[in-house]
This record gives sequence, structure tokens and C-alpha cells, in this order.
Amino acid sequence: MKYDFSAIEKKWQQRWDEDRSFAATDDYTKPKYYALVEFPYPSGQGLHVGHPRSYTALDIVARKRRMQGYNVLYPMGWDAFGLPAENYAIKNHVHPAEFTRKNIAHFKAQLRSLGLSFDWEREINTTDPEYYKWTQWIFLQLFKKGLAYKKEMSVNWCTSCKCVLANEEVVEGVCERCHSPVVRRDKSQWMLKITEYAQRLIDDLDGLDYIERVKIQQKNWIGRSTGAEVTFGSTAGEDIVVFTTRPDTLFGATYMVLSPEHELVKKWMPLLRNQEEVKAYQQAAAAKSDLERTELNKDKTGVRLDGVRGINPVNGTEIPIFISDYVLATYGTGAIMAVPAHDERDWEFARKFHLPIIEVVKGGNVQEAAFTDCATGVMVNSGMLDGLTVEEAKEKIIAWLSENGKGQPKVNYKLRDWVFSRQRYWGEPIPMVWCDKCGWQPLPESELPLLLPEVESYEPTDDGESPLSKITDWVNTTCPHCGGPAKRETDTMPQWAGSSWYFLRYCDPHNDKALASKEALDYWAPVDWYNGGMEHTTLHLLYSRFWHKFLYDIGVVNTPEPYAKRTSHGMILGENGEKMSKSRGNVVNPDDIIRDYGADTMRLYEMFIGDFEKTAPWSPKSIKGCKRFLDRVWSLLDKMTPEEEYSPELESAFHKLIKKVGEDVENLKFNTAIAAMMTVLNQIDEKGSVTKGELRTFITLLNPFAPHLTEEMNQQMGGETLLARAAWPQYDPEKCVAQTVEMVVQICGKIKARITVAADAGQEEVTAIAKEDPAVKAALEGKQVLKEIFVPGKLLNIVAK
RNA sequence: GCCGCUGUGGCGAAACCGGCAGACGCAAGAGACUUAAAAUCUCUCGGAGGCAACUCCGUACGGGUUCAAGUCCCGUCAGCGGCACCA
Repeated sequence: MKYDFSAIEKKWQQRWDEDRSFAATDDYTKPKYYALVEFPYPSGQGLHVGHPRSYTALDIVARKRRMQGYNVLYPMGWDAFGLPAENYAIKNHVHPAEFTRKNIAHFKAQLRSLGLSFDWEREINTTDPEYYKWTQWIFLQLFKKGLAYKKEMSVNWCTSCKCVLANEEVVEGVCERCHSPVVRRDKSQWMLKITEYAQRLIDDLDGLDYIERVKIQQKNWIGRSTGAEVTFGSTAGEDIVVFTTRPDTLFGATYMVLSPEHELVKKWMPLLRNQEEVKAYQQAAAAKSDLERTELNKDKTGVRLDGVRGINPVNGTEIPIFISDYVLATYGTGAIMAVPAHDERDWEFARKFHLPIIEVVKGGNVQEAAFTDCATGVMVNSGMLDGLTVEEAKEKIIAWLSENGKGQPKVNYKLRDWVFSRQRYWGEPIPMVWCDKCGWQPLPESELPLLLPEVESYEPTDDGESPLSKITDWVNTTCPHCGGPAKRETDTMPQWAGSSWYFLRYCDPHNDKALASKEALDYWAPVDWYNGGMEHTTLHLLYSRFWHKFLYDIGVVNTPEPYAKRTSHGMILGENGEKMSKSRGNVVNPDDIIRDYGADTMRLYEMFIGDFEKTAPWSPKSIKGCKRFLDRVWSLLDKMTPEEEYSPELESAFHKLIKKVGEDVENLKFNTAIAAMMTVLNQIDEKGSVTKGELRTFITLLNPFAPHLTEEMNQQMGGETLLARAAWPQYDPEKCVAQTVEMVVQICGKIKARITVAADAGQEEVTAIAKEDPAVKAALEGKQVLKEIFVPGKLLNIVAK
């Protein structure tokens, strides 16, 4: 009989549906397993062949866990707020919800055709008011705990989206989404205090089973550095506080630099003799986009504040003060002490402006280049620090500064607070009301969800306000506190909001009393295994860890971390090794592959394509190999004999296969698991027949990879229950070991013979057999044996002269 | 510049703790079946030499440690990803 994949796949998808085969149960007495993949943004292009790589991998894990007796939660949903739907709406004058609804239907049909074992009864959608009610609820809790605040600040402004971006969304000075230039603008924004969690976000990584590069990338992004704050005096009277990681070099400070935006510049303006020059520099700096600032970073610019001088607290020396955009307003205190002898940037600036360079750590030639090595130098020209190592000097000067009220130890982070407002329509409305009398007031929880109102036009206004600001009926409301006239916040939340807690909603998706019941959360959290893309490491992953920690702090969840294990898959590239894109014309549509080869072949190929964690180019020819394999598996039905046992020839091979496939799945080595199954198939074909017991084991192991084909074969073999419910096969470790092994005999490291010996043969026995071998005999002829190295079961190396 | 990863046949890749390099698959070549093609099956398949058994070379490059190195150490080069004036 022919392997009719389309009929078989349709049949079993329907059967699983009717049977509710993959529904997670709410029986909290069973051991649970929560497998999670990142829910997609339902774009108009439909499913990309990259999506199933992640989904199939964890589908295999989920299916295996079910067979191992776990109550498995493997859910799917839609991260459906976002710009593409809104841009489509602007262009075509349709509601973004309409466009989104269609896309979801398309995505869902595509995912179903892959036979993924999602529990569709728990499907969620971030744009559903029943869902975003709880996104808004979390925001209110953040506000109540002082972690959400509104602030007038300089923000990243995308000139095309007419919208504020988070730092994380600006890539090389352009908008991550539309690649338009990003400029700085002052705007009043809702902010979330993720910085308050910076240290915990670093510390708690230690106990987690994340792949190392994810941990490293998160730590780098948070960017912890330790040093000191030092208070300098000034001839104008005000103190200038600077942050430095090298307080030991304090005696080498020959000038100071403030960021152009620093408030002291404004204050001192009347005292300055070169006001015009200073103002011009400030304006030029503000007008620069991030990209321009980056491009110009080789050539230092700046202006001296002529009329004010700084005073070094350690020796009273007066030094000049500059403004320069190489000092960032948003990091540390926005001001630095410059030590050109021991900092490359300061050195460059000092050279350009002819400022003195004073060596305070011996070891380099500071007239040639900055000497930045902390490990070897000894302090000089530094009064009380002379003769100390850098580390000793740091300690001593910090103690001195603290005693004299001139400074203290300080830790800084590169991580900044999360800009949480977007001037767009298609997002969750921020449930806040502005009252001239009472200030910002949270909406009462009973009024949630605050629905997204209907609007005429989805475009942001030219002055950068949200389209919601045009609906006066909606904007004008009453103050929840005093009842007086008030206005609603018209900004919406960023796309990251809904995805920062979605994994919790799956635990209890239809609850209207809470984001999920306490019992459900206590049972299901944390996610046991979360797989997703590296591109989400510093955005989604960090944001959701932050929200989860907050929810832990207020008692909603009982685990401090959302995900116990995090892995990452490599991207699938086009056939030419480039990223798949419409413009390159190398896009592969999964529907075509499923139509021509079937979902099982598609799944198998995506897992066989290469190392799961690495990028892999798509190869249409290689797909055929996977189809051929499944064809050959199917034809085993004709070669089956009725015995329930393993045949003596293949018994050991099957025990090894069970072990191998099981371990490989746990270690993301799907490609070698498949290769092992192919090898055993080759052995069966060579032998010419397969016992019923062998075939049952084989299709059970293959089931998570190719679920439709194996279910059909199971039924044809007389299986009455679903293979998806079968028990995962067991192996006997003793039977994994072969009776005899082939060992290599080397003379001086060169292979001379291969001998077959009992697996447990000792050195003497093996040596005796080896020396009988003609080739070994010949090689040892007339030589004296110096040494014998014996590795049981592997090799014998005889060193002779 | 800094951090991280990678470099193995014509191609995708294997190789646990240092122990037979190239499993498995693709492509290619030869043959069988066929009127023919497709499909399927059998064999060959890193390079050089030899009729052959076999020998030598070979995991980006240059050194080193070791009985033994794709694997460990030092240095160099190339590619990919992330960050990028963070004081």
C-alpha cells in the first residue's frame, strides 16, 4: 500500500481534535511539564519556515513528556498588537482588528497542518479585551508600587513611525522596524523602573538552566560596573558629582567634562564668557541623531566652559571644565573627571585640546598612548597613594573620600528604565487619568478593561500625539479620585507589554477574576522549557523576567523566575545562505512543502537540517532524503513478522537506539537522533525483516518527530489506543553494551590492525591476541617494546623502538 | 574597539571525558529493473601514489603539550552574532 501522506495527515489531525489528545488537564496531582515556544506575531505573510523549527522541536519534547506520563501544557497564542497591522489599517482604511483576525485564521490553519500538539483550548490573543484587561491590571499594580512613573525626557523618536522607541528598539541609530533615522526628542513618557531590578536580573541568572550565551548577553546588556561617585567643587560654588570606575587615578584628573544636556551648564550660563559658542554646541548635539553621534565617535568635539573651573577634592587643584557629547547624559551622573593618561577617550580629547597628561600609574608611556592596564601598574604622582597597586589605591581613596564626605562607592548599570508609552493606536490603552487637581490617577480596577475606542483615522497626529487624542468624547472623563473633569492618557503600551506575562495566562486562560487562579499558577509555573530566538534575549526575555519578578514580589506567582530552562534555535536561511526575504526572492512557503511532501517530512527535515542552535540554509534537495526515509519506514509494514520480542541480531541495536533518541531529544540533538533511527532502519533492511515488537518500538520513538505516519502504522498493526498515549520505550543499560567489540591496535600511534575481542577483555588478553596479528608482528619485528597503552574497548597502543 | 560563537569532503553535517576523522543524509558516478523516464534497488564516493595487499597526506594557518590532538595550551587569520564614546 502506498504512503498517502495527505489523507493520513488529515485523518489524524481530525482524530486528535475529536479525542482532545493534547489538552492539558487541571488535575494538579499529576507531575506537570510546561513546554513553551514564543507565540508569533500574526503577520500578513503567513508562517515562515523558521517558525516550525522552534515549534517542532518543543512539540517533540512535549509529545515525549506525555508518553513519559506527564501532564503537559504546550500552548499557543497570538502576540497581535503591533505596527504592521496598524500600518495596513492606515493604508487600507480597515480596522486593524479585522486584518489581525484574518491573519490569525491563516496562521492557525498553517500550524494545524503541521500536526503540532498545541492545546488549542488555551489559545490566547493579546488584543482580546479579556486578555489585555490583565495587562492593564499589571500596569496599575506597577503604578501603585511606584514602578511606573511619568517623566519628561529625551527619547528616541522614529521619524517615520512618528513614535517613541525603547533603547532596545533602536538598532545602529535607526528604527528596528522601519529602518528610518531615529532622533532625540523631549517628550513626557510613562516609564517602568526596570533598573530597580537590575541586580536581581543578574544574580538570579545563576540558578537557571539557560544556554550560556543568553546569560552572557543579558549580563552585558544590564552592564554592571563598580566604582565610586566623587564630588568635585567648582569656582562657581556648585558641586559636580562624577562617576568613575578608576577612583585610584583621581590625582591624574586634568579636566572635567559634562554632557551638553547637564543642568549645571544652564545654571552657569550667565557666568560664561563664551555663551554663544556653548549654546551652539548644545543645539548641534541635540539635533544629531544617534546614528550621527555613533559615526562621529572617532573625532572628539567639545567646548570649554570659559568662566568656571572645577576643583579636585583630593588636592584642591583647579581644572578646566568642558562640555562634549562623548559624555552621555543618561549614564552615571552625566559628568566625568577626565584622566587622559589612563583612559583612551580622555587621552584623545586631551591631545586634540592640548590638555596636560599626568601619569599616575607607572607602566606605560602616557605621552604615546593611554595606559589602561589595572593589573600591573604602581601608583605615582598621587600623594598618599604612591607605591600602591591599583586595587589597593582604589580601596584607600574610596575610604578617604567617604571619610571626608567627598564620595562613596557606587555601582552603575547601563540598563535604563523602560520607556513604556507609544503614540500609536493599536496597543493596550494605558489606564491612567490626568486630573489638574489630583495629578495622575489610576483607573479603578473595576473599570478594566479600558477598551480601545473606535477612531476615524489610525494615523498619529503630526505633532506626535496618539490617534486616541483626537477622540474628545473618550479623552474627557472624570477624575476617579475627586470626580472633577479630567483627561485620559492617550498613549498606548508597547508591543512588549502583552508578551511580558502571556505564559501565565495559558495556565488559566478563561479566568475573569484574576490573570490566572493561584492554584493554576502554583501548579504550572515556572515554564520548564522555553525555546525562542536569540533576537529576544535583551528585549522580551529581560522584560518578561522583570514583570515576573514584580508579580512574585506582590504575591501573584510563587517563583522568582518565569523560565527554568531557555534554549535558542538558529535561523533558517534561504537556499543561497542569505536571510529569507521577499526582496531577495528566496522565501520558502511551508504550505508548498506540506503539499508536496507532507507535514511529517517537513517536520523531520527541519529537525535534520543541522545543529539546532546554528543557522542553516534551506535545501530543497535534502528534503527528499527525509521523504525517502519515511517511505522506507512505511514499507516496514510489509516486512513485519509476528514476534513480539526483539530479534537476537537487533536487540542490542534497539536498546541503544532508545537510549540515544531519548538523550538526544533532551540535548537538542534532533539531527543525530534522526540519524540513529536511519542507521537502525538500514540494519533492518539489510536483515530483510522486522519483528512486530521491534517495529512498535521504532514507530514509538519516531512518533514525536513524524506523528501522523506513525499513528497510522500503529493502527494498521492493530494498535487500539493512540500512539500519542503510548508509554515511552524503556531500555536495559546492560543490553546497550555489545558482546564483542572491535579494537584498534596501534604501533607508535599508527593503526596496524583491528581485532575483535570480548567487550570486557583485559589488557593481557588483548595484548596476547594483538601480538598474534601478522601486521602487528611485522611491525614489532626487531623492536623493543617500551610502553603499552590500553584503553578498554577502544584501543591498544604499543610504543616500541 | 569590546563580548560571545564558528571554521571538518562537492554540499548539510557527525565524532561522549584527548583514543579508528567524515556516522547519517544530499549531490555525483557506475550498474540492475524499464520500450523509455520517474521511482526503487546494488556498488563507488576526502586527496595523492600503487595491479594489489598497502603507503603517505588531510579537520582555517603557525607553534606547543601528549604514546595519541578536530578535541587541550599559546599565537595568527577569516566568517557570523551582539554591544558600541557606558567613564
